Amino acid sequence: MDPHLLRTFVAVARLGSFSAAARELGYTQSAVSQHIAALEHDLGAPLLGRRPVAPTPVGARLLEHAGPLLLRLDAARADIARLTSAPTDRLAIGATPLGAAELPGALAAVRRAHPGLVVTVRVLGRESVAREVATGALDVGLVDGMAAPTDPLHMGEATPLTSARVTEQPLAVALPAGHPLAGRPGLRLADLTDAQWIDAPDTGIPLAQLRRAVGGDGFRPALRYKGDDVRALVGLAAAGHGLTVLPTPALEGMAGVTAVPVGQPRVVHRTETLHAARTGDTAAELVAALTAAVAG
Amino acid sequence: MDPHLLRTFVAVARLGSFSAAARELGYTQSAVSQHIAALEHDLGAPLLGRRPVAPTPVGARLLEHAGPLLLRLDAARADIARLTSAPTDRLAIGATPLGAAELPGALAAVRRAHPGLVVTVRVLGRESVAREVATGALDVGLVDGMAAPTDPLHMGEATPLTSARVTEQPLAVALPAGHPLAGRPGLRLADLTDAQWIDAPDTGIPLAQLRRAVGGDGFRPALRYKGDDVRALVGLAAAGHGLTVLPTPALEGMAGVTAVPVGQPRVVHRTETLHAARTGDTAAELVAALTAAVAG
DNA sequence: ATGGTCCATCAGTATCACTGATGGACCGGT
DNA sequence: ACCGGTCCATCAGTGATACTGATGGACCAT
Repeated sequence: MDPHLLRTFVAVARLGSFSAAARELGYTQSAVSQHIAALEHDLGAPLLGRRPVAPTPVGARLLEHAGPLLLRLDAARADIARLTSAPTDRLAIGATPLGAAELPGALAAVRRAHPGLVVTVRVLGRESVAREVATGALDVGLVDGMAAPTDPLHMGEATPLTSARVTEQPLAVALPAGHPLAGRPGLRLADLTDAQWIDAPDTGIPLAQLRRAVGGDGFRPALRYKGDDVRALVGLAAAGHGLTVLPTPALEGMAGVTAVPVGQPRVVHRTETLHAARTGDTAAELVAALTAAVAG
Repeated sequence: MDPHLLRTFVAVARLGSFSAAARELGYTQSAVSQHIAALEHDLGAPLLGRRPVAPTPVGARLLEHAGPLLLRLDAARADIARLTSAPTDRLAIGATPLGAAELPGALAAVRRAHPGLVVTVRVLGRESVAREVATGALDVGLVDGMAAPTDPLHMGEATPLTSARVTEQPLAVALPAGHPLAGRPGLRLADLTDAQWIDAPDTGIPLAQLRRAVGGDGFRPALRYKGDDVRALVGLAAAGHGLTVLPTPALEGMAGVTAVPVGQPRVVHRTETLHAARTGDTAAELVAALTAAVAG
């Protein structure tokens, strides 16, 4: 179970092709074939069906382990690298679309204090932010999600990252103007499990989180939105393509939708910073600015 | 950062000696020296001071990563092995000293249903139980600890194990008979931070857990008890060597001590099962018996 | 001084991890 | 049915590597 072999394995499984994985990893196809053969011999079971190339049950199980494992390995590398290399005048920030809303103010303060600082901001999905922060590609992450009041967001837990609360805001369901429920003072999520939903896993609240909060099945997506623009998502909701849950402030002033607060369960929209246990000065300042501005 | 090299590194750090690590790992001393040199070259920083052999700051950081990493790797191996190998008529159980109290009843039911079953029971510390269950050396673990009512025990989290509640019992401080506080109806832990404590990390509640629950420093150990016999620990408390916190039922009928309930903070003694996500039949039955008997 | 222990280094070798070439299986087009 | 194209498996060859065993320098206790 050499990490190299695991890496090729996940690449092959993801791409569904030995040759493509070889191209991506800079090996020959022959080498990839031998990697998989070595892994299968080592574990004593076939991991991939060939033609088409798809994981066997054992392979699927190995994939579940391999992801977190390789992530931890990269995270360890990155952590040590941070510890040994000199601090830079570079600050890479990653944020989910809704999390990014909190950034401008705090970032201004940091840039004022460090005029030469080269700042990069990227907008990504939750898991991507966590992964990139863990591997050191990002210095600070801003992620958002749904949680019980004062509870931390429940991230992947596969890597040891420090997190701190930035904001907690009420949640609302975005209903098309004129929707029968639009007049209600509040809504119970449990009553909406069978409604038409938009799944926007990288923009708003993923339906999986609603499902977990309510504890049922349901929340079947009628439409899947893959972009990360909030306005476009609200536009879809306004046109009646389905419901979506967003923090109330993000829905203010949005045309065509009525925001009805989520009454039950008691949940809030929470934004958190994410950063490595040990981090650079400017990153620490940004986190302090982000958490202080609102928590104070 | 080859796992082999990491393994050698942790062995050298633990033993404080290249030669001893070589002996333990079945390498020559030369190989161990080369392993460490390779790691240090790879990470670009010295990891171990020589003479005496002790981790540098960077090495210490690497150690923090290496432990969980290797554990996860072993856990993955074990999980796949469980998946590919045939079920056996062998059941290995590990329990902390206080957790073991819950075992006999449930185990009897399982052995009655499976007459040929070869059962092994080992008593270990919390972390050891978790580690051995993760790596497949144990099928089922029974661990105990302190937690807020209905909250799960907060284990290492480095590995993905399933846990389920077995019991929750009130906690009491064991005071020597005739102690000034022995007449009290209840005690606040916060008032006892400066008392004389016995630290019995593998038997009762480790002082670190008290410290976390109360949120202060204090709870300095006056005596450290390394055994795993509860009666001996209570004997020490009775003789006035220090205080210790134990579940009330474990203190019933113990001579020489008075059990005074812990009033604040609101915590309970909790026992949980620990097992791999996917496990054998007999292990699943034992867990069911353990959790059903009391939770029902 | 001296013998003992410890770690670093070096040369030598057996193994291993790649590449590049080849072959068989399948697939779609004509 | 044939044929070019793609895909994965296999094999021989080779350059790298991961060990061992021997040696040497540093330190320590006697």
